[in-house]
Amino acid sequence: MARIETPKRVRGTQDIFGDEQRRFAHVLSTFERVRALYCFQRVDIPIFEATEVFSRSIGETTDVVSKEMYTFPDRGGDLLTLRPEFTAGLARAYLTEGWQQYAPLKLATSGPVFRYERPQKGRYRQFHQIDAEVIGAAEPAADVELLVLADQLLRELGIAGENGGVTLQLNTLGDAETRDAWRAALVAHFEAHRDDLSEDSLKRLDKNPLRILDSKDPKDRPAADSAPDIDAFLTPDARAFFDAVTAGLDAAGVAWTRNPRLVRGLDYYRHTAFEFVTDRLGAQGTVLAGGRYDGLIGSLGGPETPGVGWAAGVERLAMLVAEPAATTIDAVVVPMGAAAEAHCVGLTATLRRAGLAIEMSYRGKMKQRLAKADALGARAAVIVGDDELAKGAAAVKLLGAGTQSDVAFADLPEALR
RNA sequence: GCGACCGUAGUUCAAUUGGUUAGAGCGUCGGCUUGUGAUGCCGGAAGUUGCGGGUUCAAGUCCCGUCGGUCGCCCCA
Repeated sequence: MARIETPKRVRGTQDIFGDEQRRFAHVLSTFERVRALYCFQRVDIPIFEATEVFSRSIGETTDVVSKEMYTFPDRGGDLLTLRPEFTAGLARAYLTEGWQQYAPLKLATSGPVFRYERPQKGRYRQFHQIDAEVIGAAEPAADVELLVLADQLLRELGIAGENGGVTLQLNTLGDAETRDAWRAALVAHFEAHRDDLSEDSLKRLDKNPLRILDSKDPKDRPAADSAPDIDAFLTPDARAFFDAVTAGLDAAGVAWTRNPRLVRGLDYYRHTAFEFVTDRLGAQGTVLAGGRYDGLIGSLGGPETPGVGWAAGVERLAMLVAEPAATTIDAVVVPMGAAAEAHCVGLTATLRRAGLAIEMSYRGKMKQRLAKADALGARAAVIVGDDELAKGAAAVKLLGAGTQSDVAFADLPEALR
């Protein structure tokens, strides 16, 4: 006999269920609540874009663009890419939808993003991010507002603050002039120490020399640690900008640590760069990260427009939050007999319309139905059989206490509240 | 893309140095005669041991390949 093979779940994707789903939803609802407190406007943008939206903004040489994007021609022959992040798509929308008229524009979004990577803990091919951006604001106040928002979000999730284990690491990459000068100095430094670098870092020297600074390879540490700090190259403007950001954080009571070795992977970052990091997730310790991207909108062909933002991995946050309590069921309606079942369809609808969470059982003997009600964690069972139909009152059993009493059908919405 | 470890009922795990018919908890289904759960008792179903080769009298166990998972590296949220 021919066997039909069950299709497999695609590698790196997830079916989010049960406890995991509750954590996930908790992260999203907390984000939704906190972003509203900061008056960030919720937006939703497409899951796919023209490939150039990402390749031109993120940087052709980055790993994300050069080997991790899901890119495909559609039936019309256009080259499309599943979004590997949010910032580029939001910048595109800012330009194509005329959102410039609202600048400075504070935006929040969330949803799935896609990267073709080797899956491991906290890393998936389809994963989820929450994202906050301020587009069209050159002021350090925008950086500060985003960081305070991130800090409050992580605190309300119970993973930042005194015993949360997440810390904010902060650095500046300077303005374009600063970054170019620093980069040149770094290249000179590492060229002089070529023999002391790991194989990976020799490649980075060509592609992204800043990345050598945060290399985990012990062989790289002496050369990386002795490399020049950005501070000596900061222009007065860049220095003043960074000072304003740190002063703002201090004023808002947000704890931060300067990490002069912190850099960002994507090409568009300028000035402020930051990561909220935990030691509880192994290698995927970065839980929320971002920075300023003043060059990005220009690289998409728009007018030079400053911007700053961050993204956080929902899966990584969900792994850190305490398990939220399961949603409670107010009552399970247990009809016994055909007549009761017919009546209970209406009764259940009435109770649900009154705002109660109700399950109705329709299988098994009474014993099994009550056992099921108990397993669901319902507060009460509403038993309706021929006797109750005759009386016009249901037998309501409180499953915690075990007590039972008759309640007239009309009084049930109030009694179960 | 590179390296290491791991794949046994729905699920969590067992299975002596390779040796009868691969077991258990939980879940599931049924029963313990009338309409009462959380705590009882009895019973059933459910596995081509991820898949494909190989070694051997004999493979869940050893070897190779492949797919998947985990943990590093890389990259990144």
